[in-house]
Amino acid sequence: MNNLKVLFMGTPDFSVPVLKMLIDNCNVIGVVTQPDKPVGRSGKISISPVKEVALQNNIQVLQPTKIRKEYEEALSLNPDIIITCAYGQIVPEEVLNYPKYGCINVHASLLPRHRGGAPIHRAIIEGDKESGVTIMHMGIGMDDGDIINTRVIPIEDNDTSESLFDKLSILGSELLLDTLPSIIDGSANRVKQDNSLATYSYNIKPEDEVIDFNKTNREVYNLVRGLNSWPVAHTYLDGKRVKVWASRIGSDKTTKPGEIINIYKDGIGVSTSNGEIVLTEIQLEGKKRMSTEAFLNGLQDKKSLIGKMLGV
RNA sequence: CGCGGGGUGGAGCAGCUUGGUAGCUCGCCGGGCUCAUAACCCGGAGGUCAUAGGUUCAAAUCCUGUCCCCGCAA
Repeated sequence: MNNLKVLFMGTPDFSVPVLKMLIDNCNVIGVVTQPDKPVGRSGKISISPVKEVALQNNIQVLQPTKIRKEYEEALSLNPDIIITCAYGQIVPEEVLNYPKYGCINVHASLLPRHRGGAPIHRAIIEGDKESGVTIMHMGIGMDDGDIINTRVIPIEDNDTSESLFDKLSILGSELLLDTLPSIIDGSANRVKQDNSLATYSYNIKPEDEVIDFNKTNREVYNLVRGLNSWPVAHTYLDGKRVKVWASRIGSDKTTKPGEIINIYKDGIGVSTSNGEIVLTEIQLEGKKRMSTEAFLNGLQDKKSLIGKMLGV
């Protein structure tokens, strides 16, 4: 496997363990990743985590704006196999058909559930009890290729998308390492997906980040942890945006959904449709994230919060 | 130069408009009450008010430059 010529395509932190595993075990001849982009207030140019690793290992980096059109250079490297993992672009058929061992994708869900770009976030938001990674052949459609191997992991009640990200990215690299030999010797499984069971987990949209207190406290809890540590759920207090980094399920008491009904030492109790959600870590505009306890310490009159409506 | 908020004891804030002995809620240390406590009472330590310069008898507070943090937008 040491001389297997691998072309890797990936972008975020999630892809890094997979890339590192490939570097340790194969001959990575090139990396394709998203173009550098200016980010933040300063407008500094940031490079993707995958590019950073590639540069450290003196691996050639390709950053086509549209791989759909600009794939000739990638194919000219003459890879035996292409491994993709959260690359961020649709790969054209010309590329899929090129390598003799095909194009293999590492996906962060148990397909056919959670096809798309935000499988980890939505698994938690939707309250899934388990998740996992899938190694698959890439198909024409989105995440609809034949499945080679999967590995399951439970989603703990206190998991956040960040903690699950970490677990799944390690799991993905391990499973790929275990599966790769069978792909090369042709003994690997190849199971078609049952499209009738497919669900889609598209990228998180801005409106998905707003907390709806008309849902249950469990649903709000899942949204908060599902969007931590990025992009973070938020609501509004006195017309100002408040990010909610962490929460806990409170009592069964309800009034109007969104109304602040309790002030605890560790948080602010808000009514949902079926009970109370206690916001325990928040961030106001222009401020750093802080425990709600700290926020309350800075208030002159904590009790004045009671009765206020969140979300407006 | 995209818009905006902010840097005050370990944490979160007030004070700045109308310059003049550093305040509040916590935490921490010591003591007390209590079967007990995250509760309550008493006492204590801890701050060159981001930084450099300017105005002034006097600057956290007014003026100018610099550094850093954060929200939005891209």
